Amino acid sequence: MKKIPVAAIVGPTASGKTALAVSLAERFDAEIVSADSMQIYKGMDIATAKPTPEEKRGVPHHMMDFLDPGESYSVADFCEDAKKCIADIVSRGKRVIVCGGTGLYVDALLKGLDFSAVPDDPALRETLLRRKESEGINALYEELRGIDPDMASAVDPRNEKRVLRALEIWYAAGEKPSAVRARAKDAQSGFASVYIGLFFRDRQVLYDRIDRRVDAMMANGLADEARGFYALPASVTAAQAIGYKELKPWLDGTLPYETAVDNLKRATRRYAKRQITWFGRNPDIFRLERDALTDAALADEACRILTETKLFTEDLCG
RNA sequence: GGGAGAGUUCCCGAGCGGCCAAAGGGGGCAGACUGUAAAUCUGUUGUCACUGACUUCGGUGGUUCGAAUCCACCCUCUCCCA
Repeated sequence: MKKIPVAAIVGPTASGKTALAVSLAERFDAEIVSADSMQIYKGMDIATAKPTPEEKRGVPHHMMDFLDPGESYSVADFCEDAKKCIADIVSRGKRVIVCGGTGLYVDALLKGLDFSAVPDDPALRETLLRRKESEGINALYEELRGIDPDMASAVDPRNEKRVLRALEIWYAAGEKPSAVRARAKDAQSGFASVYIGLFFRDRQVLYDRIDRRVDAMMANGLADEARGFYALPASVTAAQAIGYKELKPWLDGTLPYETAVDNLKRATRRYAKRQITWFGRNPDIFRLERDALTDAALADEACRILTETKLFTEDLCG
């Protein structure tokens, strides 16, 4: 089976992924598939820096703005939905550009990690959560070690989410989590991908961009969006979004405005750092130094990479 | 002018004679990551020739085998009485 060529634009938040992706989409007649765990939600526009119609410049964006914040979502859901989405784009004779900062989503989709084997089980998860409350996480970790020493050694005992998920796999699938994991890794990807990563020679440049973007978000009404967000029930997934929870103490009157905004900037910087770490360890990424290139030069470079790697054979550059 | 108290490593803050390069928290930096991932977790954070040495706890002297810890004076700050 022939693999579907997919270009991936990755990088930390506020690095300019969206603009580059749109520019490339125009040059290659492509459509964009977002790989962002928060932009999937409707109404969470300012906080997630969702592209405006002007920024999209008519290029179709998928996997964005389609889910109610009350709904939970996961990597597995994303892979399933994104695959269908890509198949549809390809069937219409268009190319595909995946663009997003959620590293796990991008890799799971393009590298073909298979999550289908063990679906999540809310009841089981609830049971494990209760056991954690009563028995303590250490007891559960010891149990995991008895069941699957390999998995236990790969999971930090203090990382409750991971310990719980490993046990969840065991009880749901009746198979060692380490085995499930190995199988998932071997799964074949149906995509031939080329990653282009946006990095910064000078970290401070990125941090300054983040500060400015947060200020702009506040000017554009992020506070109102946050009030609206808290007026309705939100899923655990949506509630994790950076932008609302940092502003909450100020909205509640327990923290000064300036402090809340500073906290928001800091949370965003830390998020960016985690993204840099994630993408930084991927040796297959073609790195572009965002702060050393103009927008036009950046697009040209990316275009060059996509044609030279023969991912997109038809040269539309220039 | 008189009285009480405080000055500690990037910040807050513990320490009150040796076990102190100095608890804890914050922040920074680095890392991990396979179904909540904008989440979760870890390590590190005086310098160096790093199982050792050196510099540091407002300043200068002093007491002591030994001081961030005790004494004297000085500087700065807070507070109370004038």
